[in-house]
Amino acid sequence: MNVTAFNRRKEFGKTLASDITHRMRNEIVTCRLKPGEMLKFDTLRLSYGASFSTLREALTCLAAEGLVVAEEQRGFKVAPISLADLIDLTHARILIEVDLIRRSIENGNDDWEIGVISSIHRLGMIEGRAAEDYADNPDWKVAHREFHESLVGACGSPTLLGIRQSLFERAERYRNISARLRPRPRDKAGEHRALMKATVGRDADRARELIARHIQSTTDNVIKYASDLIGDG
Amino acid sequence: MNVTAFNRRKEFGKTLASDITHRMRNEIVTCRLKPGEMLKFDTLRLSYGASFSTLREALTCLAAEGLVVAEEQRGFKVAPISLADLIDLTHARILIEVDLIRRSIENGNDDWEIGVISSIHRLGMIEGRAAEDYADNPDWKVAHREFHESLVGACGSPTLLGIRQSLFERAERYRNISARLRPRPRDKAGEHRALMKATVGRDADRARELIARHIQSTTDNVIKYASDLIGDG
DNA sequence: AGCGATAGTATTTTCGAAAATATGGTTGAA
DNA sequence: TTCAACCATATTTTCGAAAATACTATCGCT
Repeated sequence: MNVTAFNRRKEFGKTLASDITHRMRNEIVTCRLKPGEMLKFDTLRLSYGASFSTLREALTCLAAEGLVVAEEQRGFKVAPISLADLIDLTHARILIEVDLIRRSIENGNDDWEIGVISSIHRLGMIEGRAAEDYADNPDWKVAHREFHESLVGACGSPTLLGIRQSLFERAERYRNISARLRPRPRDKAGEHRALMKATVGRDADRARELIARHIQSTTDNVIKYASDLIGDG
Repeated sequence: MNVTAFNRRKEFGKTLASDITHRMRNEIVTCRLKPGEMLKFDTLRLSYGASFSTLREALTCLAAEGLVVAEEQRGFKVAPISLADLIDLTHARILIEVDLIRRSIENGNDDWEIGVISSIHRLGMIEGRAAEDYADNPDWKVAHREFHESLVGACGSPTLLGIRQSLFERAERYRNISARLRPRPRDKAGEHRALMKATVGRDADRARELIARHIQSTTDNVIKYASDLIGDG
């Protein structure tokens, strides 16, 4: 069978557009595409080897997630970061996550509980191997995301789960900034274990308290050390 | 100046794609495009007079809002409706709206208070004119939306406001269904007045209680009278 | 100099054809 | 009859050129 221009590797999704969406999302949350940077089609066409329409579709997707902002007739740019945005985002995340973890604890069955246990175990294995600096280890990031997803996995609310996921992605850039700023490493592993224990122990009140603090603590760190680095507008 | 094929009326946004997004969103929430209906490009091209790429962008937008679902390589369809979806949606809306109205009451200044008063006044004027059946009056719908937006307008949380708006749109189809099913008209005007009074009276607890009941009541009505009409999957 | 008009350039937005993929039906062998 | 393989058709996805719009720099006037 012929290999044509249309035939190419599609790592993430089935369509090229969804593949590019994934790749671009990754470059935005790792700040390889800088906050506020203009996204010109000519440049993007070179970087991603796709046409206008395909890139446009990817950008539209990311704009809906809040990682990109579209100004009509004036193109797209990477969503800027700011202290105000971080605070707003954190509030939204805590509101939703607290509700979801409570309902997950109420509804969760055996399979859910096993999922929580195994995902924290996997996370621990990666942390054990990579010793200290697992902050920008991609494997750790995946395991970390999956652990948090497992906690709320039994909430039974597709709508809020989708929103939660999108907010989690938006927070990734701030997590990266926070990790770099922090003078001494944070005991994330301990927080995760406590969270896991409260959750599988069905102690909803404690789990809610812990997850709220867990989310808030990244924000507090950025506020403490970076209030001048990123504008507050 | 020449009128070419590109030159055309753009009612809502600056770009054709955003215009079509608006028009299609409207046709979906009014159920002129039926829940679950396949959206084929050839058909859409005729209806909206736009090209593949442009339609694709509009559909991508609506998919992000949850009014359309995309199945990769197999096209787009209008998001189906179901009792499960309505219940899920209602839960999410109450969680968010209750938080936003509380914070709006905390933060709201004089201008905000005036906005609430004037928007309910406008709503009352329309209700007075159209007598009984203002349920599918477009003017009433706009005024109704703007009244509810005014209540939460001072919350100071762009992220949650955006999510709220998207969920409000998604609920519109169920509101329409509910209105048709209801055996006797509901005293929405009374509910709105009570909500306004509690809000400008800065009685956060009462406002939260009232808005939660207000949202829940549409859902209860659908559950009561339409549990067989729309499947529960 | 200051400033609005304007021409030229850069960039985004839209289009419709062409490629890739899915769907549906038919054939032929077990 | 059943079922896999295959062709024909329907549909989606992608492309790159062309149109519309925004941006920039230059010119001419006060």
